[in-house]
Amino acid sequence: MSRKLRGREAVFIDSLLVSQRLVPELTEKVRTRYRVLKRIELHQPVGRRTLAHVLGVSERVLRADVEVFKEQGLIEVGPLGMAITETGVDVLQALDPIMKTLDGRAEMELSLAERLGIARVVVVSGDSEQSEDVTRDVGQAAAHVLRTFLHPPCTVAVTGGSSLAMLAELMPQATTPQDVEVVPARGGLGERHELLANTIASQLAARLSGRYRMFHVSESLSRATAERLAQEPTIAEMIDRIRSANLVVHGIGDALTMATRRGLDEETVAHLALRGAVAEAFGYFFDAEGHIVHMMNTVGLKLEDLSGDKMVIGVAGGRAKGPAIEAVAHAYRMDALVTDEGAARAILKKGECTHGS
Amino acid sequence: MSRKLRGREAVFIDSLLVSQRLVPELTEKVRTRYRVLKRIELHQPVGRRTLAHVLGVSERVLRADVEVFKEQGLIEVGPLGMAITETGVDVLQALDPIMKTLDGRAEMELSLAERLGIARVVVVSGDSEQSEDVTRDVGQAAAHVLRTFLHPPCTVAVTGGSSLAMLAELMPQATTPQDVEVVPARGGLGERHELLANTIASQLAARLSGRYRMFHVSESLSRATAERLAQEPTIAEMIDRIRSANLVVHGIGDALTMATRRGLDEETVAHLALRGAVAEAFGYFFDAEGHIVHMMNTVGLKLEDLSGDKMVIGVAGGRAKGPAIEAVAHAYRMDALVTDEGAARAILKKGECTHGS
DNA sequence: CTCTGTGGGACGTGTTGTGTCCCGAAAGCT
DNA sequence: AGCTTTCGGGACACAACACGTCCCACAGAG
Repeated sequence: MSRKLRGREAVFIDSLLVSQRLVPELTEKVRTRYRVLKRIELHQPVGRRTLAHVLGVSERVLRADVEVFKEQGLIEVGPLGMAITETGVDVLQALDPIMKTLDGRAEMELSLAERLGIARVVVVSGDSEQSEDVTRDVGQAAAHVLRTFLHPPCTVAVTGGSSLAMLAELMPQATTPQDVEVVPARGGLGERHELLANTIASQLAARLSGRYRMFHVSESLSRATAERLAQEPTIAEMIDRIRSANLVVHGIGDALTMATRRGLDEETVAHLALRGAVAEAFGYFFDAEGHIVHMMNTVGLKLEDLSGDKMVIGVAGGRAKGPAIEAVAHAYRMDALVTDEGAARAILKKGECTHGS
Repeated sequence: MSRKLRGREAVFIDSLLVSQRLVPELTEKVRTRYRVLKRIELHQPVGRRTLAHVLGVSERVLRADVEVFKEQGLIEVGPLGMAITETGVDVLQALDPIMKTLDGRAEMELSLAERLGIARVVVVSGDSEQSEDVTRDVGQAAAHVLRTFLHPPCTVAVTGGSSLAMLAELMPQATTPQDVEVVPARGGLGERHELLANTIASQLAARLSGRYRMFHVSESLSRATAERLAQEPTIAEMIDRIRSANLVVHGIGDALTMATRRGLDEETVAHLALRGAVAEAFGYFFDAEGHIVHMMNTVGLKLEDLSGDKMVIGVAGGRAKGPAIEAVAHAYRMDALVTDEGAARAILKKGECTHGS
């Protein structure tokens, strides 16, 4: 926690950290401007007034910032609002690691990576519970991570959920067609339409200029019917495709929340509570140690498929998701985790006593 | 000259250059603050009023800056003025390369290094002709360069001149004794006392916690007398010591200026002018191509000694020194050159037509 | 068509920055 | 010792800038 000088090298690299000593009021200004520009990127095109309201600042002060951005060519203003330019995106990306260092998220990422045994951890600022925007931010960050892992030709399996929906929405539009196939990880996990895995798969495929495959299997089928359905050649091929996907991007949910959202009966919910379920991911329910407590009666990706050279990316934001994230981290190997400050703090705070370093 | 984006890497490193896009008004603030802190370092201990007058800013605005510095622990205030702290020095050093990049001096250093065939070129901000402070700055930079080349045990030969005087004055005080011997490069080149090589050698030796050797030989001796003097055992040993010095730090002078300062007779001055002398260094006069035009009748370091593994550092500031620097760069190999923006621009501007890159 | 969003302009107000004094104290000089 | 010169810090009035709050013309959406 101590912000000691970490040798000449580090100070040298982060000139902002040094200039912070010379012009302390600078840091805050950079941070607010960064926040504003980031919001413009996430909401573009967006008007000045709505943006001011969202950010909780006066319209006038935001205007001052916006005028600078316009002058610097970071945004473009049109009749339907402000939009970020390419150089604006560059600036934002270049400043990202610095902002992470400034508010200690870089440190949190390292701690989480070590604690959870995940190679790449991305922590975005804020708490998804506090603001809808943070969810967007998590989604965008996840989109960025996914892009770095994406090496066509390949198959991407995605689940549903708000985080994944944001991912698809904020994935930059690919200009050239790519040999990428997007599939839903599991069929028919009940959600609102825009949060369905199928919907997300189609939107993500469109953004990546790739193909997608629908997969309609209701979870209300009996086990026998489901098994017979799986024998069907087209279905079987689809399942095979899913299970051999190169990348898996999935949301992580709180057990109880997901149980009710999935419409589980009272008996099962009681069973979950009894066995201490805290997390849900692609139809599986886990307890705090990562043991399987229950699984949905659907076909598609199975837990044992998450091995070998498959890249697994977990996405979840919000303070309440902390325990769930920790649980699934015990259950199986993840290559990357994208989360937010709220969840990250929840995990790290809990482990403070046992992890005291 | 085009300030193109030099790939992601460079942008990433210099976060200040990126934040410049986000908060442009900030850059200037950083620059002024840097200037102020630098002046405090160079003049410490110094009062607020005198400093304000030197910097040409109002007393009140400087006070605002100073209060921030005090808060940040970059300076300490005492009854005799303000002094920079260790962290202040660190901040200044860390920011140095960034300031160089910001006002294009980094680029100038590279161009000069290539043009003059000198491995290490340091260009400080400003023009020694405009302000006495720049001379101090050049001296300090030279002191810094000298320290990086200094590997005891070794012998350092120094000349006279204002630049070298500043070097000695601004060399940080060594705490532990070092096995360093400082000697004057040549005996008896007429100057004011505080600019004499002997004086400088003694002060530099004190700063380095090393030894020094005086060397009194008037330049007004006849050649025969001088040669007989050189036979004297103690003198001979001294000369030998000088000629085998590991490091040579010397000023570079304008030929005419130095000719009059050294009190050459009119005949010789006319001779110099006729043969196109533009530069002087340790008693030698050179024309623009680096040919020897004249040499002072003194004993000590000879031009042919500047070879082998001897490290040669040239120091000169001021726009008028441009041609002189270029001339000596042709005359012999220098390992490092410390100069200022005025001289650097003079050299680069002259070479623009022939060097058009 | 209305209606709600957009950006841009205008203006009074309040806070902040700034120039200019003054004061007590401490170091250096005579 | 007494004097002078500098130091840092405090005070205050004035100006400048930033800010909150309106307004307007206009362009898509329903």
